[in-house]
Amino acid sequence: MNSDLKSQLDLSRLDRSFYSKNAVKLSKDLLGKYLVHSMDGKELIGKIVEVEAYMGVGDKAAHSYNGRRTARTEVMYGEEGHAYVYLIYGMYYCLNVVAAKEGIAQAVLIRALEPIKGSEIMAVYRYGKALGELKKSQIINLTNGPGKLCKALNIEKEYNGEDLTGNRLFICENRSFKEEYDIVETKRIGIDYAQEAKYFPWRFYIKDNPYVSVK
DNA sequence: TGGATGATCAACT
DNA sequence: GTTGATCATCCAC
Repeated sequence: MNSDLKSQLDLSRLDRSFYSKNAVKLSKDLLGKYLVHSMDGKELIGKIVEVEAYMGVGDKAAHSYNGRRTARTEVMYGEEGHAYVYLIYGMYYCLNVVAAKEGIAQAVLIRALEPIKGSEIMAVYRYGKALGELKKSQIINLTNGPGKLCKALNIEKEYNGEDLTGNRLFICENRSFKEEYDIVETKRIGIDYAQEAKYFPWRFYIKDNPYVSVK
């Protein structure tokens, strides 16, 4: 983050219609947008730099593959533009954005953020230390992975189902300038069990951004 | 710089 | 009882 960027922030919340598309399209559209967690008047903001699409019934990597519908996956079947937050490996939370119309269980996993505002607070949630106490490697590691960014932004189970067009956790675009970047399309991460689906090019990231989790 | 491993729990078999 | 949309740590090279 630098002060020039901060002074240029002019955030405009995305409305429901933005999310009414399939997860691959939504993935690409989410790159470069700003995820905001507003808590106690303080804002934690990260730019979305890496995402993955999970395409539902036909996608062997998706929790909703073959129409699987459980308490955990239920929000993916609901209204688009809500958060799907789940516990992974008993240790970390992952944040997804529910895509497509109600009844179609697709989602976009947010895999990495570039910290834009509130890094001092993120450092405390993530490492229990002040930002100035962190090593250089720890600063890059604040938000460069799906579990890491949830810890840094204090996103936990209570945010499952949260309406991302609301006031607590939401996604914005920056109206002040149009950013230029290339999008890299490649394989998703951590889905070796998913047979042919493991090769689908449904991970997208902003080329050359240092906060991308895996190049 | 990269491979192996353990943490820890909900979903599923 | 096994596995997983992860991560930090340890150890070899």
